[in-house]
Amino acid sequence: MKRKPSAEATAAWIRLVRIQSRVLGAVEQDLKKAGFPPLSWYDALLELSRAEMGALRPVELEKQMLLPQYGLSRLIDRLVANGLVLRKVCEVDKRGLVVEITEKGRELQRKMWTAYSAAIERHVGSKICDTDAAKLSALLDRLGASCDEASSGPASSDAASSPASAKPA
Amino acid sequence: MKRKPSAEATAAWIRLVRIQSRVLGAVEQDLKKAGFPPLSWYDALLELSRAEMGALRPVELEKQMLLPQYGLSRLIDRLVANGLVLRKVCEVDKRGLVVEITEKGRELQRKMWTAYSAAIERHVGSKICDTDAAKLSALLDRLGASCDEASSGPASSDAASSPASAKPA
DNA sequence: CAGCATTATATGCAACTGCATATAACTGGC
DNA sequence: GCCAGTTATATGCAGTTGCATATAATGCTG
Repeated sequence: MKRKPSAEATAAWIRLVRIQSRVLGAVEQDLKKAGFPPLSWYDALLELSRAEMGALRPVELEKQMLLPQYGLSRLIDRLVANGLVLRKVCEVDKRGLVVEITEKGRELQRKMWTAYSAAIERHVGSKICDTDAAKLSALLDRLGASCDEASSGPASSDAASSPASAKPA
Repeated sequence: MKRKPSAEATAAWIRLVRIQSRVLGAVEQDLKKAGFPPLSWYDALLELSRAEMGALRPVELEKQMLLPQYGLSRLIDRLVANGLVLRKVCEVDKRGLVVEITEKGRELQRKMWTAYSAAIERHVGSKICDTDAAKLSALLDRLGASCDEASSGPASSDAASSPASAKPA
């Protein structure tokens, strides 16, 4: 049950890791140079801004993000500290809470999208035509299917739904 | 000069980030569960084991890896602490040094490859046929070309050479 | 409705990261 | 040969992560 991967699979794996690292690094750099916080902040703010009432339980939010539970907990700490979201008590489940985006949070999300979308265009859009981008997406999605054993990690087993990040207001 | 990315480019970007995160997480988990250190250790050991005399200057090694300079410096600390490599003085350039892999280091690299290759097969190979894997590689390589401005990041501007990680002894 | 497993969230601690900067050696110009 | 600038490597510090575990409320189950 431990067969070796083909040369093609191995090559694809290497590209996946290296190219993603390079492109993600470049995009994050662009964001930072423009004076913005990391992408994870954007992701959280975007999900919240799209949610009904601009509020979500951390549990819900976690499903959309690629952070582990404790990572999200601390991300929320920082967002709260910056006045971007509010921690409110959850009436229906007293052990939980509700995170609500503030107007300031919505503003930051919008402003970040300007820089973020430009970075995506610069580091992805400009390098590949739409047809190929679509092919790339399809191929990547193939790798998303969960495999036999329960091999977890930050984001583990969930249906291939929800686009999660990107896309403006 | 700040055009918005197409829906296709954006979708590809999202997949790239999310799928890579998931697959990389899964592979690292497999390695860890098997009692092995992180992939960066493997990468360094592999490069060294392939190098002439099993030794490289950190500067050379850095080019093959996706760590920044100080990251590599500290990775070497850990490898040394575990007896996997040796720091030797560099005769030809006294400010530098030469990192040499030990027999123990070579052994670990070989053992890790067993688990690593199995993980690649499990999380990549088994999900996609060789033809598609090759297509995926080609599409990803497209994104590797450097763009106009000097937007750095861990690994920035170098030709699309050297496979870097993976592949056994 | 008591007890026990489960879910939601937070946190102490050690390891790791990024950033800026230190140290030291090399290189070229004059 | 000396100074200015560059290259190679290391490191102090603050911020972030992962891991394990804490706290607390829920939900079964009998």
